Amino acid sequence: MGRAPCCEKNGLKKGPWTPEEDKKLIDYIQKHGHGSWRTLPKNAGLHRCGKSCRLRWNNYLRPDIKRGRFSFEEEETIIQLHSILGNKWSAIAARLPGRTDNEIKNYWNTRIRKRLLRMGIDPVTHSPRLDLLDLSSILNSPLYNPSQLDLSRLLGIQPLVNPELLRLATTLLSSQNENRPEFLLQNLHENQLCNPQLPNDQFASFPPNQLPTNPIQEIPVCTTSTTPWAPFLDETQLLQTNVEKFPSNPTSFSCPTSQTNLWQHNEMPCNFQESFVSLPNFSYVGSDHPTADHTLLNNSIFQSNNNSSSSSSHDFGFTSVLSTPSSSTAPLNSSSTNINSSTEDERDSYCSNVLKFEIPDLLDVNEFM
DNA sequence: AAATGTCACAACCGCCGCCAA
DNA sequence: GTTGGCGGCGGTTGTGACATT
Repeated sequence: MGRAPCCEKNGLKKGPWTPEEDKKLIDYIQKHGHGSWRTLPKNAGLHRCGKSCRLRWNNYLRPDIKRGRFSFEEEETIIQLHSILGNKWSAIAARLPGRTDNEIKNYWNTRIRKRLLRMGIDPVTHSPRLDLLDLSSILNSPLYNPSQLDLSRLLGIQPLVNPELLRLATTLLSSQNENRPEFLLQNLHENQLCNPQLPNDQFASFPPNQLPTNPIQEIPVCTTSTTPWAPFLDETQLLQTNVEKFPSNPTSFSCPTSQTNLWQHNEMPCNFQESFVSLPNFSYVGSDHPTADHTLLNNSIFQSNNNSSSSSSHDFGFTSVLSTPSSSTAPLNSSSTNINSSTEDERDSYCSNVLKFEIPDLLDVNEFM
């Protein structure tokens, strides 16, 4: 019990490393290798503990470390691996050549995690949670501007939302809105042909005078599930189909039989998912980004689809990810220059808008449950 | 221009598993 | 079987940079 500290505390420097210390460490390891971390500092003439040296080397000084922004591909890989592995940062880092566990951990905690929270997705379980949504974005949504109602967007996102919570949100909102069935039906007809293959044509169905003006509205949520949403005969049928696809039990997201998911697409046995802490088996991203690279969008992870476009050059399925050799010398973002040119705002916009939707109160969810 | 808030990142801390004595 | 050394991992913190008011 009570293990002794890994190093003497007295006389050992802490805090940021100086260039001189870095040089000593680099020179020593280049000449002798790191060997025993415990004895390294003494041999290298450093007044640091071995742990500190190892951390500095592994996280910063190692020559194969890739600095700079994470590419979209890297980000996608991180999210997907996290959904499989949880906070196993070292395991995730092993799949991202040049990235350290510390860097990935920081990136997750400072960016991805917050982004998922804004999307209403629990970053721990990767499950959608309406209570994590920024409700202000809903309350401030264009419900007050009925010309921007977009039923298909609402319906496309519905599989992400627990109907019980959706009902709550509907209740909250119902007292503040007027019924505008004419707009609903109009938009239903205008938007029912939401083709994920043609993100740049997403506004084709809008008459020129009805192009969305709110940036939030510029991102249609087009589900890519195996059951195409359109064309539907009528609104009721559309809603009914959607509700039937949604598990009534908020905790029953795992392995829905009615939904072909990424895992099934990769022929993973259903019970295989239970071997992991948390697993994605629903559609995270059902939309295409109007400004982002199409390749990214077609390969957005957690797409609950099995369409041909998702199995192209970037198959981030479970098997493909895990089969990536950890010693691979080909960085995942080796061709990501253009992708990296997208701004952080665009990434934020892309993610934060995914779950921004409107809930018109005439859509009484109770009727369909 | 200054104050305040937020973000990103490097580094530390403590725990855990492995292994040898 | 027990103990202690060691490396590794994940959570957390401190701080400088940047943004906003």
